[in-house]
Amino acid sequence: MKLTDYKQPSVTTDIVIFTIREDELKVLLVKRGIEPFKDKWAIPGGFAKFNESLDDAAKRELEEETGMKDVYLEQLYTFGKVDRDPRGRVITVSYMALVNSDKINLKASTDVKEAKWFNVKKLPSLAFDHKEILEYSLKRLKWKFEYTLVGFSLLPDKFRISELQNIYEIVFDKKFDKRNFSKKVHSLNILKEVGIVKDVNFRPPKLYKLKSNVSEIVNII
Amino acid sequence: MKLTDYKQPSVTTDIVIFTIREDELKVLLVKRGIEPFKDKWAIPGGFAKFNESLDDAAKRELEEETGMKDVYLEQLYTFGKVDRDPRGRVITVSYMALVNSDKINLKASTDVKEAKWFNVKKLPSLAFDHKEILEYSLKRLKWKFEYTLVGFSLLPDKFRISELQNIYEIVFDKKFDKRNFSKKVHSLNILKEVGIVKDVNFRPPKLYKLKSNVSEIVNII
DNA sequence: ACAAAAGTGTTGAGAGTACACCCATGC
DNA sequence: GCATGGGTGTACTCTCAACACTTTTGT
Repeated sequence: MKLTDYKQPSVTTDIVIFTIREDELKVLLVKRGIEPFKDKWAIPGGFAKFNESLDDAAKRELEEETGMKDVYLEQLYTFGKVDRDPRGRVITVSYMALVNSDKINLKASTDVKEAKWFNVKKLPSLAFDHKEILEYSLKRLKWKFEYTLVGFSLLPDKFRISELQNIYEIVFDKKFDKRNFSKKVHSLNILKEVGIVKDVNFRPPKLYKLKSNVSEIVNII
Repeated sequence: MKLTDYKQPSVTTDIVIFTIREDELKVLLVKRGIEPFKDKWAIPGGFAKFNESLDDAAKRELEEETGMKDVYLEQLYTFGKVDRDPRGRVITVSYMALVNSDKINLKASTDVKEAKWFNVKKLPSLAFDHKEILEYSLKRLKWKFEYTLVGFSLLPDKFRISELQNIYEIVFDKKFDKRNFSKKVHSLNILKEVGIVKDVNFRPPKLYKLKSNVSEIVNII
């Protein structure tokens, strides 16, 4: 029996790309330029090439959409219902990326008319089962924020405590007490002071970097 | 462009089946009857059929190996390196199952010479990238035990507290204080008393059932 | 002096951990 | 009465949550 004796499903990777802009948690969606679901919004993604790993396929898609490399990227879940794509049997391996949106250059491609950031609380109707994928991603995102240090990947290299707190407040959609937040972060012993902000018309805040040798799993909130 | 214009990877599901026997955490492995890796131990699995969902494929594999249905089954991670299978491009969607091993009837099949339970601390050399898959599964298993109630799926319907504690001690490979363990479990308010054990030559222990309306995420240890 | 955000300490409640003795049964 | 596992309470520590005022800078 050879591999080609089996009629095989097609495999795509879909990348849920999160960022924070305008003090909101946003996700990148693309408007489809082709059928099926032409003109519907969808999570960016595409077919995995035969000779590239799934991780590489996800990285490639991410770079095609945003021009960014070397960002936080994590596999989430593989969606494999038989009828999830009207073109035929397609399974999709979903990934989540966290990007610092300042540097991003959105691109269009042949299959895509338009790409746009959407507030995760104000999503349009989505193609395929992408609503389900997005809901799953949001849960995982919050989990990751609570138990690991991924939050730092949304910040520039040097940041102030208030910027860090702001990101947590946006993702969890609630306010934290700044004394408790600061105390907790400092007690983790993961930050290094690297200067202060200048030219602000208030007390100059300290700037921090994440220490380089920090282990991944830390309960931050 | 049609789906069939893409040369597609093949898709398998592999099921890491855990149980507790002889006071040890064990995993079910099969000895391969065919090439590649003939006579090597491997995680049970197989090709997903074209018209069955990934979850259904995993359930089918599980039933083929163990004869069991309706057990705890969860998708873990999808392994997609280009060279992970010498036969060609194969990606595998891994699943984890937790079974109560009393009822199990191991079966052999055409592709499999032999199936056997292995202590997770004494594993043989494994085919493909199955070592990596198993290590990942073990991490996830421990995580799930810590933060959810999956542990109960390794127990019979009615159980005593000491049996529950025993399972946690085996999975985490450490002892817990029985006063604290009992206090914690009772404080969660997830158990219902359903009788006592008879015919034991010591103080008869109470039997419990998991309450039916219990929500999933509970930090148990 | 005023506006703006930065920075910082104390207290109380609840959860987790350490620890040892008596109880109910069968033989 | 003895062997076996079952069942239970207290004290300490640590973490989390609530809460408000002073500091530093630019204008």
